[in-house]
Amino acid sequence: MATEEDKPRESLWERLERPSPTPRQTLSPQRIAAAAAAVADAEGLEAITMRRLASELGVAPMAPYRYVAGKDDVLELMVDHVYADLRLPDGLGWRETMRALALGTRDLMLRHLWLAQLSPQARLSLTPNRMAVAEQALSALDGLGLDADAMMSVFRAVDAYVAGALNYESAVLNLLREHGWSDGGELRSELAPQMTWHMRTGRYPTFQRYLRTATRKDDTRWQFESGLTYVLDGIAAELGI
Amino acid sequence: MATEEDKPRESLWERLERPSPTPRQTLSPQRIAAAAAAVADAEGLEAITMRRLASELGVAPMAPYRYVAGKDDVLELMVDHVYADLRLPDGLGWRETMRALALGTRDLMLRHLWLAQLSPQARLSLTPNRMAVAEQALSALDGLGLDADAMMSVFRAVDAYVAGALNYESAVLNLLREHGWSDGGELRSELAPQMTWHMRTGRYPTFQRYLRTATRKDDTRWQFESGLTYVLDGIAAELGI
DNA sequence: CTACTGTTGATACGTTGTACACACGGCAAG
DNA sequence: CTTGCCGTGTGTACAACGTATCAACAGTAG
Repeated sequence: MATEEDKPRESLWERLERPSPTPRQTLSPQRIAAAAAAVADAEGLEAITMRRLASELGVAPMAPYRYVAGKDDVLELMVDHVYADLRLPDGLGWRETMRALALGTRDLMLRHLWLAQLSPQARLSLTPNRMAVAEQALSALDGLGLDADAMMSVFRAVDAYVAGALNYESAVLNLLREHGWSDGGELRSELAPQMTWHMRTGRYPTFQRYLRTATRKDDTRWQFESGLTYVLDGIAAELGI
Repeated sequence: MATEEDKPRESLWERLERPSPTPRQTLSPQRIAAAAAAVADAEGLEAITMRRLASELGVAPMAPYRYVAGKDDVLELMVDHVYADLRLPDGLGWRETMRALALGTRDLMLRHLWLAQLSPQARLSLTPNRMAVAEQALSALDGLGLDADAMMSVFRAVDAYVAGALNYESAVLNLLREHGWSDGGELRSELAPQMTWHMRTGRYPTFQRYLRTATRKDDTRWQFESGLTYVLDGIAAELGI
């Protein structure tokens, strides 16, 4: 009698690919993902509620539950949905491919700022489109004489740097968006009182000097690229590739 | 009449440092932070609710609101609280200091897995103890002939790599904890059906080869260090320091 | 003792995720 | 054509959450 009680329920991705037996339906995982991503793009992740999503799709609040096990599934679907736009060019060398991975991921996250607001478990879930990107990246590292562990360490190092850098960059942009500010200058002037208080404690002289003398505080693209250069240079140096 | 309406309310950190006028109180930001961090350490971030926190402190649900503006403030206090444990040794060279920053941050995040579950805006908030770490790291980069932008780019590159790598590592550990699994082997055996399905599609040959031939899949410390070496090598090479 | 000010308690409201039972509608078997 | 079934969407409901509001209290100054 207990033969089916812990059947782990068909995987989300398995269901995603099999066309539904009766093609005559208003809802589908794809439609749910697209609607959710559109709402999050326009209004941020906090606008994603199951009720809002349902109303966006023109159905009752509980209707999407026929296709997802819960809100977490919706978030995974959203991640997979937008990662469909990220494809790496073939035939490039490892360094160009890693660079394309980094810049492509940055583009993606800047287009969908809510990606950075997701819990790491949602963002890092192994969705088909994310797997495809990983496969492309790994295959560009193939044939260089690296063993499997070294190949993965290269991919992971680049991916970790990108994720961390964009975590920061997106957090700043989300802060701007939530307060309706327009750019880094406005951010700093709004945060000036707090910052001034911090600085007046006199505990952060080096940091203060940075604030006074730096000239590329708002050049986020340069910041991203310079860090990326460090990572790629280090890989080349360490592995001799 | 409107002279006070948008006074931005004394900063959280300003209040934190001034001892309360009447020292005779059961609550304080410090006590709130400590209690919240203890709960999150033991039961994960999802156990942190304002009601739970209040009951932990032996007060009514709304009592903590005298000291924090809302739950977000609690999360910031928690971050600052645990970062008090992270201090970098003085007098080391830039590379040793950056290494200490990376390994110290890793220790901290592995001791407090909930740090990785926070929204980036809470985790990256400029709390006093985080500022102190940044100041120490930047001052170790001083006097090497780098301009302010280059110094910050080094700090940020290391910090971004660390954040990204630990995002991943913590996500895995949180997954283990939530399901009561014990190690990477159990993780893989539990996820085997999904993974097998992915692999059976035949779309990920390189990834599959990694799974078959890699020998350090569970050596997370080695993975972290090898990526860190790339970053530090790249910095040394690019900036000639 | 009294009045005041800053701290804690009690109650309540709106929103969220989601469990559960029902209603509909197209297709297969008769 | 009728009948039964199963996959799909609906309606209602509940517990938990963050937090607004105001009443009750205590400790100090006068």
